Amino acid sequence: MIYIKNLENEEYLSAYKASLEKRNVDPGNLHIVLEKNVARRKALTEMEQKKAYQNKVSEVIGQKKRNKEDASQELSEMQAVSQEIKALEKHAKDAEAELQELLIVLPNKAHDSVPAGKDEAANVVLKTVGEPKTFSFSAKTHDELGQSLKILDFDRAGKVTGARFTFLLGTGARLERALINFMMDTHAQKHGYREAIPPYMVNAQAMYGTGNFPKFKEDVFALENTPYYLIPTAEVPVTNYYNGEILNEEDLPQKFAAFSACFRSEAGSYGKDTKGLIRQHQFHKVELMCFVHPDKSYEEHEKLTNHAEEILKQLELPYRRSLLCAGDMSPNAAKCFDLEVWLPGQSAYREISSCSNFEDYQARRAEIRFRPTGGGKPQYVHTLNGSGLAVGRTLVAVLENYQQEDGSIKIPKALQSYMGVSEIRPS
RNA sequence: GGAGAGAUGGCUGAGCGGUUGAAAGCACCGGUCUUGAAAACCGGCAGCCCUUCGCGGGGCUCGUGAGUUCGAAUCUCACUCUCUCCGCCA
Repeated sequence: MIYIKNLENEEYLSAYKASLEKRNVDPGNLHIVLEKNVARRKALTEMEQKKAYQNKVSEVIGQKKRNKEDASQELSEMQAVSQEIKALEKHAKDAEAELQELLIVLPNKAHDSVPAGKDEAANVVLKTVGEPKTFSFSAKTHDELGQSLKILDFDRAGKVTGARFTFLLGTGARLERALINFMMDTHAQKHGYREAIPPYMVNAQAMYGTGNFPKFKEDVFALENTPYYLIPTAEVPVTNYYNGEILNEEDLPQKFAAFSACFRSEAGSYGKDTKGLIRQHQFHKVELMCFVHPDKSYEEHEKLTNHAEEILKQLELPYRRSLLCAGDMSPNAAKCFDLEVWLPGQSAYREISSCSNFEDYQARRAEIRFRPTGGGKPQYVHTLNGSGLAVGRTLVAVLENYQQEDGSIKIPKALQSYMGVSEIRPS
């Protein structure tokens, strides 16, 4: 959430307007926000003045009663005042709610280093690692490979559930597990993250905390007859782990590597990636998430992205890192790198990780602060997260990049100890 | 599913409807003493919002929301969560 007081600062306001422009968002109702804020303040002050008077007289009444004096005059006056306060209170509350409603949908201010642009065409490729793989035969897609190896079964998943689900079977299921363990071990043991397996359902408050609500409500699954939602990413439960808390500065940074299933409705993507594992309603992901000191967040953002890249390097998969333009990144983010893996089946780079710095945007919504060492007012932490990696898409990348002419799959060296075999052959 | 108990500051834990934003202890910070440390003693120590250049002033917050009252941590109702016992169950 954007801090309303920042918007009252001329310099910040114009920078924020420029950021909206970079995101290709209409800054049209920004002036309404400012007006509402003035109205809110006025209503609040009015109410508080009345209350101050009430408190004062109430104290007098208390004193008189204790001294067994007559307070009937004050009492009858206060009856009226009490009614007035009720009206003023409602007024102030409404003004506050109106402002909140506008404020909660304002996007984060993009970092200066983020390029302007409205969609992926304006993203900037920062580096490319490895060469796109070429084959002496015609490369198959992962769903062709998976079905002929009998490790992916989309048809039966369609029967049991519906479109965009799959059964992973045999060595395919084993490969998924191997990838999960490889990623979790790497992050926990080499990169110093704390392992976590969060709840796969959260309440609405958690969704607001990360900024998934109210804007992206239609993207998640709501569970009927409960106040719960299936998580679209472990980012939601893990970011809210410290919801409403004040941490100690010396406890920062707090780094989590969270494994979870993720559930996305994929509303609005009908017809996109309908084949294969690329866009499923349910997939596994290892999510890296950090609570960091504001002064360190860009440094840590770089580190976190490197940690995600490390998985791709270990698996020897060709990939590239892009800096997203303002319009292509999520409204919550101040800056975002995408990692895109090369998929021979599509002859294209596809997103496999998205590493974002949210600065204090989520921390304000979720009220996550830290107390500076040696005292002082609590400050908001910065939050970061990034996939490390999306497991299903990694499995796709392994199948497609390690396919052999006979349709078998070689297992990447880094995974062999987790798999117990060095290749997947038709059974 | 049935029965009961509870939720207060960083933690433990008091709290008759009216100087209780909240006793006390612990933790923490500063000081005295000490060669240094410990102990002891003294002092400080919640967050948010409005207002002020600043000193300061004001309001709100005792799980959440509503209600009663001139006035609620304290009374009423609803909800949430935690714990104990019984039943059922992976």
